Amino acid sequence: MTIAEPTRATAIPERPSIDGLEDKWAPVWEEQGVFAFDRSILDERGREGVYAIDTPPPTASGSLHVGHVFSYTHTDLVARYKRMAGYEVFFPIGWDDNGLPTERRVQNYYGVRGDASLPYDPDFTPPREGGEGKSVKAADQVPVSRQNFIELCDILTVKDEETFEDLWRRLGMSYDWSLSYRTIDDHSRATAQQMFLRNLAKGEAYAADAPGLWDVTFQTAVAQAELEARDYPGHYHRVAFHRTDADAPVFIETTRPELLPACVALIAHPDDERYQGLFGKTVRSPLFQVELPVLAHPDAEMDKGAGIAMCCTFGDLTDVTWWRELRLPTRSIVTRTGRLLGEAPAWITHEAGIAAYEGLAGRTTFSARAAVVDLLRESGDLVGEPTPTQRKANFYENGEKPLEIVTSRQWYIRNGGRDADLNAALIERGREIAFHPSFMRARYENWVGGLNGDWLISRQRFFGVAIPVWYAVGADGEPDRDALILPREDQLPVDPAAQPAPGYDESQRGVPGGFVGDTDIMDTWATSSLTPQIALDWRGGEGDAGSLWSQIFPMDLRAQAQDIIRTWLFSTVVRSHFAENTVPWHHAAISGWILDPDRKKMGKSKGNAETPEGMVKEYGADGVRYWAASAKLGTDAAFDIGQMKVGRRLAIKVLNASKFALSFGEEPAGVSGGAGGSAALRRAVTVDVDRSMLTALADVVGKATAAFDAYDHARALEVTEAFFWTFCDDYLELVKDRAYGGQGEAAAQSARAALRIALEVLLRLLAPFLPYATEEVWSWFHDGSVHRASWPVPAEADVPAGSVSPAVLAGLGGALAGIRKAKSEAKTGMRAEIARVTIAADPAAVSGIRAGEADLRAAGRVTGDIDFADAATLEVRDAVVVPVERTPR
RNA sequence: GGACGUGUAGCUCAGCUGGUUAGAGCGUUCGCUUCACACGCGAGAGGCCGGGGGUUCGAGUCCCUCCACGUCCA
Repeated sequence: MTIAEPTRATAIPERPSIDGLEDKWAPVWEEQGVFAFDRSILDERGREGVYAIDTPPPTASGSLHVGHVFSYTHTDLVARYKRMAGYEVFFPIGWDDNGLPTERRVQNYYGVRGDASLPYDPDFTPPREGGEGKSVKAADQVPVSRQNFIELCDILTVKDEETFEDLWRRLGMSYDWSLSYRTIDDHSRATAQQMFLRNLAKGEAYAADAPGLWDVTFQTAVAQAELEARDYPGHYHRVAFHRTDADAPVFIETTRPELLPACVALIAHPDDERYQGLFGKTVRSPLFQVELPVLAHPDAEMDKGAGIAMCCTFGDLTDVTWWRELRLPTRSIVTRTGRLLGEAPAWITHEAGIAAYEGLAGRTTFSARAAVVDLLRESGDLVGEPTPTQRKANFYENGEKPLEIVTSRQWYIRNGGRDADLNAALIERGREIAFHPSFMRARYENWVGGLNGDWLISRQRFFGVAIPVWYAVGADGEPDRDALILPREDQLPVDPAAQPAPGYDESQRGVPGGFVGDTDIMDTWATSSLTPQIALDWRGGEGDAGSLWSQIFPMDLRAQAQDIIRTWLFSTVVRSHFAENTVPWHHAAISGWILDPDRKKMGKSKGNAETPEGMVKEYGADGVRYWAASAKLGTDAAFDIGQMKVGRRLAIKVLNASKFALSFGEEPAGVSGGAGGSAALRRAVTVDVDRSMLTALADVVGKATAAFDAYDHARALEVTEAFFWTFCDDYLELVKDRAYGGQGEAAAQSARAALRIALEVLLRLLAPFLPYATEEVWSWFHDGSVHRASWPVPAEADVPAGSVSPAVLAGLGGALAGIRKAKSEAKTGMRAEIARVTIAADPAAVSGIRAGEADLRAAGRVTGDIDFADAATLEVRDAVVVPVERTPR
C-alpha cells in the first residue's frame, strides 16, 4: 500500500464517464480511512455520537448472489446516511465460515471426507483441487482426519473470503474492514465458548438425552429452525392388529410400516366413539407379536385414516409427544446411520417375531419397508394394497432424505420452547425492538410462540466451534458424562478433541482415571448469535469502562433479510437476554427477497449478468445499488436489469449535469469546501427563478431526511431523484442562457450561484445511493470525500433575498413544456423559433411566468410576442412555429 | 387449516393520516444532433386501482367478504 495522497480537486474531464470509477475510488477510500470508525468520538460525544450496526456475516462457502447485494446495499445506505448526518458509524463485517455448507464445499472442492477415527497426516495432499459445483460421490472421497479436514476448510474459506471482500469493496460497501472477523477465528471461537460456559454455569445451557431430529446422510442432529417441510410421496398401508381379549382385528393406517417393530401403543382420540370400548385394553402387533396398550390422546386425528394410529419410537414428532405425555417405553430400532438394529431387540420375545425381524436387521428404512410389506402380505395382515399419498415430511434444509428421530445426548440452550415464562419474556424483548417494516415483528412472535423445544446447538460434525467440555473417565474406563471438566475463560479457545483436559496429559485420553473430550461442535448460529459480542470485543472489554463493548452495546441497528428472523435475529435476542438482560439493538431493518421474473425466489444465478460481479461490470456499482435502493425494506423485489440501467443513466446524468453547473469557472466568493454554499454565494442569488428552485430543493432535503430517519431509503431516493430530473430538464434549460451571460452579469451570477448551491446539496443527497459518481464530481471542486461531508439541511437553500414559491419554477416549466409540445407537434427541432404564442393561466401563475419571462424566451426561443390570458389551468396555444434552416457543419 | 404480506398502465413500482381530471420509470409510437449529456433531448398513446358488498357529501385509500399469488407455521 502506498502513502495516501489527499483527495484533490481535479480538472473536469472533457467527457466524464462512470466506467472505472470503482477502481479509482475504492482504493482511495481505503487508504484515507474514509469509513474507519474513529473511537475518539466516544471521548468527545459519548454513545450519542455513535451509530452501531450489526451486519450478517455471509456464509463464506456459498456464493454471494443478488439477494446479498440487495439487502447489504440497504444496510450500507443507512450507514452512509448516518455517517453524513454526523454519527461515527460502527459498521463491521464478518464471514460465517464454519458449519455444514463449508464442509460440503470442501468435500467437493478437494474430494475428501472427514473421518474422526483417522490420525492426522501432516503431509496430506488433497486428491484434487477446484471441483466447483459438482458433488463428489461418497465412494470417491478420500477419508481424512478431523484435523486435516479442518485445515482444508481453513484454506478454502480464506480464499473464498478474498473474492467476497473484493466484490463488497467494488459495490461500495462502507465497512470498516479493520473490524472484520471470521466466525471460526480464535477470537470468535473464544467468544462463543466463553458465552457457552456462562450459559452452562447459569443453567441456560444443558446436555440431555432426548429424541431429536437426525439427518442420516450427514449424521448429525438438526435444530427446529433448520427444518423444512417438503412434500414427500408415500403409501398408506392398512394393517391389522389383533385384540388380546377377543378374536377381532383393529385396523390402523400407516405410511411407515417398517417401524412396526418399534410400536409402543395404539392411540385414538378420547372422543372417538369407535374406540371407546378399546381404551385400556391391549392388542398384539402383527408379525412381531408384541402386546401393546390402546390409549387415548387428543392429538389423534379422528378424520384421518382409521382414526387410530400406531405410536412408534419414533416415526414423527407426534410420536414424541405421545411418548412423553403418556410415558411410553422407548423401543428405538432406527440407528444413526438410518439402518435398523442389527439384532432383534429385547422387547420382541415371540419366536415368530424374532424370525420376522431377522429379515429386517441392518437394512435401511427404505428396504426394510418393502420387506415388512411383503411379510404382512404373507401373513394376511395387510388389507388391500398400499394407496399412494403425498405427505409432508421434515427435511434438514440441506438434506435429501427425510429426517429420522433418534435418541441421543445433545446440548441445548433454553429459548422458551419449554418454558412459558421465558417464552413470554422473549416475545416482550421483541416488542422493545423497532422492526422496519413493523409487520415483521409478527414473524418473530409467530416463531417464538410456536417453539416446541429448546435450541439444540450441538452438531456431530468437524468444522465448527468445539463444545468446550471434557469428561472424567472412571476407573472402569467409562466416561462419566456428569463429571464435566471445564476450561478457564482465559484458556479459550480450546479444542477438547485435540487438546488434553486442563490438569491432564494427552496420554491420559480415554484411559481409566483419565479424560475424554466432547467431540461435538456448536451449530453455526450458536456463534453468529454473538456477532455484537464478537464485533465489539465483549471478551476483551467486559468490565472495562473504556472499552467499545461497555460503551456501545446495545447496538443501534440489526440489518438482515427476512428469512433469518427465526434463526439469527431470534438467537441473538436470546443470548443478549440471558447475558445482558437487554435487547441487543434498538432497530431491526428487514429486507425482502429477490424474485426472478417467474415470481419465484431467485435461485442460483444463471447468466453472467446475474452474478453480482457481472452486474457491477455491466451497469456499474452505482447502477446496481440504484436497483437495490429503489425497493423498500421488507418488500420482495424483482430482479430487474432495467432498473440497473436506469441507475447507470442517473449516475451518468449526475456527471454531465455537474460538469455544466461547474463550467462557469470559480465563483467570486470561492468554494465553500463543504456545507452547502458560502454566504457570498447565497447573497448572489437574487433572481426569482433561482430562488424558487432553491425553495423546492429545501423541501426535498426535508423530505429525504425524514424518509431516511424513518428507515425508508426508497422514498428518500424517489424524492431526490424526481427533483433532480426536473432540475435537469427544466431548470437547467431555463437558466442556461442567463448563466452564459445572456441577461447581464448580475443575473448570470445569480444563476451560477444557485447552480452551485443546488449541486452541492444534490450531490450529498445522492451520495448514499451513487457513491462513485457523486465522489467523482465532488472531487472536481472539493477536497475530502463527499461521504464525510455533512448531510444537507433545508436552511442551506435559504438566500438573503428571501424565498420564492416553488410554483414559479413549476409554472415556467409548464409553459416551457407547452412550447416544446407545439414544436414537437409541428415536427420541428427544439431550435425552431416561436414567432407568437399565447400562454393562458390563472393570474398568480401568469405573474410567476412573467417574472421568468426572459428565461422562458431564451429556453423556448420565443422571438415574437407572448400574449397572456386567463384560464383555470395552464395552457399554451396558438403558437407560431418557425423552423430554422439546418446549417451544415 | 393458521399468521403475515401482495394484487394500481404491456413490465417494475409510487400513491402519507379518505378530498380537485390516478403518478413515475422502463417498454412502445412519433419527432429532434439543442453550445452538460445520442450512455442524449422533446412529445404522444396506454389504467372498470383483483371481484362483490358496505361506511361516507366523497373510497385506489376505511370496514366486511370472496378470488389469486407469495412466504412462514401446522
